[in-house]
Amino acid sequence: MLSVTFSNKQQWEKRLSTIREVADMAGVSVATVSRTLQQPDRVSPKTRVRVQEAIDHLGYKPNLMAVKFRSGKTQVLVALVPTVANVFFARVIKGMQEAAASQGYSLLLMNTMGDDDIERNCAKLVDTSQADGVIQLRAFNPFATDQFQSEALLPMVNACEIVDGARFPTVTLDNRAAAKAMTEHLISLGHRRIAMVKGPQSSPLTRDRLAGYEDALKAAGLSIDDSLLCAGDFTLSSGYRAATTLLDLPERPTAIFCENDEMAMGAMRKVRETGLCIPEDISIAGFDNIAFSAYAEPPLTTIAQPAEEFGETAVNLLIDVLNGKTKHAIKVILPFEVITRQSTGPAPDNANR
Amino acid sequence: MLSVTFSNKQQWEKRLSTIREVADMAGVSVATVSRTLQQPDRVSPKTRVRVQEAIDHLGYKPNLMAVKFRSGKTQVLVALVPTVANVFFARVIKGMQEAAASQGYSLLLMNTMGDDDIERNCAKLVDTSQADGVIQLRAFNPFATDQFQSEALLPMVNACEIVDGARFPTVTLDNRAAAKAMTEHLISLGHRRIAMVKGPQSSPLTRDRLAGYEDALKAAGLSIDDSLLCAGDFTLSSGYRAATTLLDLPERPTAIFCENDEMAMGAMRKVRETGLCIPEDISIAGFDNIAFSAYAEPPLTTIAQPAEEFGETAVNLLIDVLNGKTKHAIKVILPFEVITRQSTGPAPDNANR
DNA sequence: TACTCAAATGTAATCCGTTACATTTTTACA
DNA sequence: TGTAAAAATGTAACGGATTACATTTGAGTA
Repeated sequence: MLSVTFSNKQQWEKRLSTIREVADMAGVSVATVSRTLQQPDRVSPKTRVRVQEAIDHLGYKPNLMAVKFRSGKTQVLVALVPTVANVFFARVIKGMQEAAASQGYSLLLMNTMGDDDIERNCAKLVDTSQADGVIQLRAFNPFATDQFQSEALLPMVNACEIVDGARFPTVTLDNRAAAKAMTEHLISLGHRRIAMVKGPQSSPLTRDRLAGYEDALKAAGLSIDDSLLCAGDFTLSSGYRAATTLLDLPERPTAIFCENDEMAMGAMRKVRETGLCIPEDISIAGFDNIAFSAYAEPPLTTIAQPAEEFGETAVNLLIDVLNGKTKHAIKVILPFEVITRQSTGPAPDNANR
Repeated sequence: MLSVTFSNKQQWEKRLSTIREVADMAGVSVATVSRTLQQPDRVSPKTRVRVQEAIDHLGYKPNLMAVKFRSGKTQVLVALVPTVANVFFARVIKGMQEAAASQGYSLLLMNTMGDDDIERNCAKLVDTSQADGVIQLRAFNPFATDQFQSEALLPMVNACEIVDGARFPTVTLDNRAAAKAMTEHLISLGHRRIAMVKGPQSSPLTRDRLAGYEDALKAAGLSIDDSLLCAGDFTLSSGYRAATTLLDLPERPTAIFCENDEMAMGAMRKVRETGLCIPEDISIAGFDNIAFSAYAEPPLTTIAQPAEEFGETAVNLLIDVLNGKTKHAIKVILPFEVITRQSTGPAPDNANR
C-alpha cells in the first residue's frame, strides 16, 4: 500500500452562519428570516429582498439538524438489508433509494448480515429519534418483545422475506406459487427426479418455495425423495457444493431447481466441470432473475421478481404509515413470472422409466 | 397486485419520554440523569439506582437527534454511489458500512446514477449539518466551485474512481499498471490482436486502463489499432454489443480485454452464441474479479481489486479527516492482482503471423 | 385628521440533552 | 468538633430554527 501526500490546508472550520446572523445583517428579526424562507408571501417584498441579500452574502444554509430536532421528524428511513453485496438486494435497494429520494426521505442503509442483535440495534435508531421508520428485508421483527411478536411497536414495513402473520405492512410475492410453477415447468419437460437446492433452514422463503415444489410433485403424482433436497445458503459456492452432492447420488436427478440464481450458477459450474451438458443431461433452474442469468452458459431459466418494485412499494407503504394513511397491516403481493431460457430442456430419454 | 388487510391498531403515538420526566420521577435534576448515563461514577450509587429505575419505568431513550444537534456532530457519512445495484460497488458499500458501523457512524447511501446535480444535492447534506462528511466513488467533486475545482470545501474523500490532482484524500489502485499487466499476460500468450472494451468515455478509469493497455502494446512493439477499441458502459449488455462489433471485424481479435467483469461476461455470451470457443478461438479477460467471475463458463481471467478494502479505507480516512488527524490530501493506492483462469489461453495458431 | 383593520414584524417560548459553574452534602483528618 | 477538601447535586445557559402571540406599521375610510 503506497501513499503519497500533497500539501494542503484544509481548514473548513465549520463556520456555518446562523439564522441570527442573517437577521442581524438584514436588520430584521429571526422570525422574519424564517418566514422569508418558509412563507415568502407573509413578508413584504422590500424586506424579502434585504433578507435574501443577507442570506446570499453569508452563504447561509439552514441547519437541518436543528429543524429535524425541533420538528421531531428526521426524514430518514432505515433499511435493514441482510447482505448489501447481493445482486437481488442491490436491486431492491435501488428501488427503495429512488422512492425515498422522490419523497424527500433519505435511506440509512444497514448491512445486518442477518444478525438479530445488529437488527435490534439498528431498529433503535427509531427509538432514539434518529429515524422515522424501518424497512426490514428479512423475516425478523427487530421490535419484537415477549408480548408483541408479530406486531411492530414502531413504524415498520417488511419486504421480500416476510414474517408470518405479521401485524405490519408487508410486500412479498407468492413464493409457494412461484416454486410450484417452476416445478411444473420441469415436470412438463418430462423430469421425474427433480432436486431442490434450498436456502437457509430458518428462512420462510425456503419453507414456502419447498412447499410449492412439493405441491407440484404431489399434483403430478410424484413422490418426494429427501435425498434430492439439498441445503444451501444463497451463495454461488453453496450451489456448487450442493451440485457436487447431487451428482454423486447413485441415481442422479435430471433437473436441479435452486432457490436463487446464484446457487443455480454455482450448480451449473459444477455440472459443466463434471462434463455433463445443460440441459441435455441435466436441467437447471433458478429464482430471482438477476442480470447475470440471461448471460449465463446456457442462459438460466428462472423466476423473475420485480426487485426494484419491492423496494419502491416498501418505502411508499412506510411513508403512508408515517403519515397515518395506512392504518392496517396491508399485505401487498407482487407478481412473479417464469422466465424460460435454455438451461432447462426435455429430460434425457433414459431417465423416463 | 393483490392486497389483503388485517385489522390493526397501530397507535405508536411517539410518546417518548424526556430526560426531564425521568428527573422528576427520580426526584433529581436533569443534570444528574444525564450524568447517570454519561459518567455513572460521578453519581452516588443510591441515586444511580433511583434514576435507573425511573429510566426503566418510563422506557426512556435519549433523543439522539437532540444530542447531535447540540454537539454539531451527526455521526453520519454520506456515500455517493453511482449504481448501488452494481456487484463491485456492492462490495465497496459492504466495506464502508462495516468500517462506519465499527466507529459509531452511520452510512447514508445515495444512488446518484452518476448525475452531477444529484451528487451536488447530496453533498449539501454536509452544508446543512445533516452529515459530517462525504465519500465519493466517482471522479467528480460535488463541492467544486469556479475557484476550487480540485479542492474539497468540506470533509470528503474520493475512492475507486478518483479526481485528477485531487486536493482531498483518495483511495484507488493503479489502474494503468493493472491494465498493462493484463495486456502483458495476453501478449505473453501469443496474442497480437487484442481488443479492448472500454468504459464510459468520461471516466478516468477508462483513460487509465486504456493507457496501460497501450503501454503494454507499445512495449511489445505492437501497433495500436483503433478498430479494436470498443466503447462500453460497464453493463453486461454493452459487453455483448461490443463483442458483436468486434466479431464482425474482417480480421477479428484473438483476445478481448474488457474493462470490467460484467462486460466480459456479456462478451463471453456473444462469443459462445457465435459458436466460437473460449479460450481456443478467442481469449476474454475482465477487471474487478466479482464473485460470478470464478463461476463463469469458462472461469474468467481478471484483475482482483480489494473492493471491501476500498470502502473501509475510504471511511477510515474520512473519519481521520473529521478528527483532524489527516491534514493532507493522502493518496492511498491499494494493490491489484492478475487472476488467471481459463478464459485466456494461447492465441490460435493461424493468428500468429 | 382620526380611527379601524389588515399586513408586517418582533418577542420569546420551545424542542431536549449537555455542561460550566454554583451550591450543597459528605468525607476525612486535625 | 471544626474545617478543608472532595464528592454529589442543582441551576441555568446553550445550540438553531420555528411559531404562537404581541406589537407596530401602514393603508383605507369616514
